[in-house]
Amino acid sequence: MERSTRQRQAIREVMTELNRPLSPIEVLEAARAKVPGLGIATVYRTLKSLVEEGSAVAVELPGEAPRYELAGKKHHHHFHCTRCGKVFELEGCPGDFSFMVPKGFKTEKHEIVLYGRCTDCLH
Amino acid sequence: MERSTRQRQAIREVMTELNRPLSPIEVLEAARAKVPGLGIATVYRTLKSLVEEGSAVAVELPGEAPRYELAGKKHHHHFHCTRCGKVFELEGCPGDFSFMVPKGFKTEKHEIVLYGRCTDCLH
DNA sequence: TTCATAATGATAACTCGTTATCATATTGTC
DNA sequence: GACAATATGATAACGAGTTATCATTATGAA
Repeated sequence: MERSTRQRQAIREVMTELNRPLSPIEVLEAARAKVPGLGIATVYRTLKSLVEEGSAVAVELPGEAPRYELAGKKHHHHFHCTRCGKVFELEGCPGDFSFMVPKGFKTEKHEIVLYGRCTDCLH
Repeated sequence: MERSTRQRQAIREVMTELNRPLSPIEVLEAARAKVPGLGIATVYRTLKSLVEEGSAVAVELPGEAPRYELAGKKHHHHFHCTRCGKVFELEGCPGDFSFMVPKGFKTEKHEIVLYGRCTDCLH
């Protein structure tokens, strides 16, 4: 049976509070403020079980290792800051891409990634 | 000075003929039809020099190792077949995503990836 | 409080894609 | 054709990210 530990609590809190897709390293650094000494293995283990139990999902961006965000959000896309590297959630979606698809192809889903500067990185 | 070899010729031909982003392994397999015995190291070396000389570009898709396509095409996006794994080029682009971006963020570029079945994979 | 057992942290080991190494083959200039 | 230099192919080595191992610690049911 799964036990409730300070480490897992801290990791869940961090994901809720920061509310953006986090890399395992970002999770580690943020959660160490709550649980000094937290190890990277525990972060990987916890993220894995959060995904398995359905309360987190992996966010894959081109050329990047997976980040993780809490599950259950409505359809959305992401913004990747080219300066600080943080990834943010976006609202809204153009919705229809069928005009881009050749005849005979069937689209099932789509991903959009915007790149640029976040507020903190415009100087 | 760079020499012209059967291997490099075959790799360039394959990229021109298939006209879609190819993984190093796809390049290897297709080019071996022209040059039996072609080695994977030569494929990596050639792709690297094609990118360095500006005649090819890397195409990064979420959670995937880089593929390569010939350079010089106009702005476009990609379709990733969820069955055969091939990536195809698409025409057209919604263009404006500024409505998705929070105040204070500045968008510099974007990527769109569509997922689904290509013609050959609809059964 | 006790105690069985799950969780942790340090780190070794692993995976996958890519690059380096090096003996051999090929190119192209003379 | 000869020869210097570049390219090739096999494969070892590498790097980043992730998982496995294992001795130790913490949890929670009784």
